[in-house]
Amino acid sequence: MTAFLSTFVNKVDRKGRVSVPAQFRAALSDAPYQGIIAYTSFAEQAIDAFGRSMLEELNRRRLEQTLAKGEFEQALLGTNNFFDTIMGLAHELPFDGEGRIVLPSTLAETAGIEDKATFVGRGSRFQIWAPEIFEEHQRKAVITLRAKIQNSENSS
Amino acid sequence: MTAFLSTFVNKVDRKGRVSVPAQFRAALSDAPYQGIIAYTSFAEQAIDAFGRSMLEELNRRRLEQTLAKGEFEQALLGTNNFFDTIMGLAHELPFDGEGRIVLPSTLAETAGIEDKATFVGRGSRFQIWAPEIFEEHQRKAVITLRAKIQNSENSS
DNA sequence: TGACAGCCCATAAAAAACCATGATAACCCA
DNA sequence: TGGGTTATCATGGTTTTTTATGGGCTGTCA
Repeated sequence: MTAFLSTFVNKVDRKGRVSVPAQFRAALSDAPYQGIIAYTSFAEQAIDAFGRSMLEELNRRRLEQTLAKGEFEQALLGTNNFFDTIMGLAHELPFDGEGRIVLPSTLAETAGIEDKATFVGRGSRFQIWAPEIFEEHQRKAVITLRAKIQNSENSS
Repeated sequence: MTAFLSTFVNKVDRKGRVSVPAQFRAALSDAPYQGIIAYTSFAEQAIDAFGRSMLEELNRRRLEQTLAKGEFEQALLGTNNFFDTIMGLAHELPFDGEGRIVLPSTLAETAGIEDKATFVGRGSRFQIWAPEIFEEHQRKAVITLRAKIQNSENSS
């Protein structure tokens, strides 16, 4: 399996540890580094995450691009862009022997996560939510979708 | 390539020493030289830094580019450009036995660093900031990015 | 001689590795 | 197909290791 699918709710223990769903771990198993990259989502009250291979690919492409263009100044200067900002915000979260990660308190707090966390597959990446917030978000998303479908049916 | 990511705040002791975060040291561990290259950022009130391998890579590419253009004289003589200026300003900062560096006072002063320093991963390089200045910068960067994402969502 | 860089050692706190267990899901064989 | 067995998983706690941080000691070079 290469994609992250489905939704899982896991417990966060006293030390801030959570098991990453086995299915998600399986999707990452080909990478040499066993763990994930995570940062606070810009769009939602949640944590965005993906495998390290994804990160390295981004990083490599970005560097290649800047250097190829001869934009040395870019490679050495400004940080006011998407990529650099995410790099500063991202956390590297390795698995322990049991496939758990430790949720950094800053990430957990901004996402509103306390004793439980919902893992949501989003294809090439996934998200971690506070269960109540996710359910509410999901509920609204369904309503919105339904409305859109209604509209397109009426207009056609 | 291993990337620098995330943010760490470390203490600067009386002798001007700071621990380089273990994760950053790990990202540099393959290089024979144990230490970093650092210089005052031109774009921000911070210190820019990276490993020696990165420096050599930049140098190599830059030379290639200059030669490709046929600017041989530039390759040997020119010092009046951005890149050469940085090379002149850069400091080589070796690790001590515990993975610390000594911040040169000129760098620390221009960055406004006193008793604490914030290490910020930027992918292929990293920065060192005064904590208060960084937080303000980060706050603004996040707001800008969030606005950009909102816009792109609305327009789609 | 006196500031300073390079070492070495010590320590508290945080992180990583390790081991144990109940529950569930997959499997196997009659 | 059903019942028992095994493997996997999520979860909890304990022990060991790593880190960040502080201080001291020695040589060196101006």
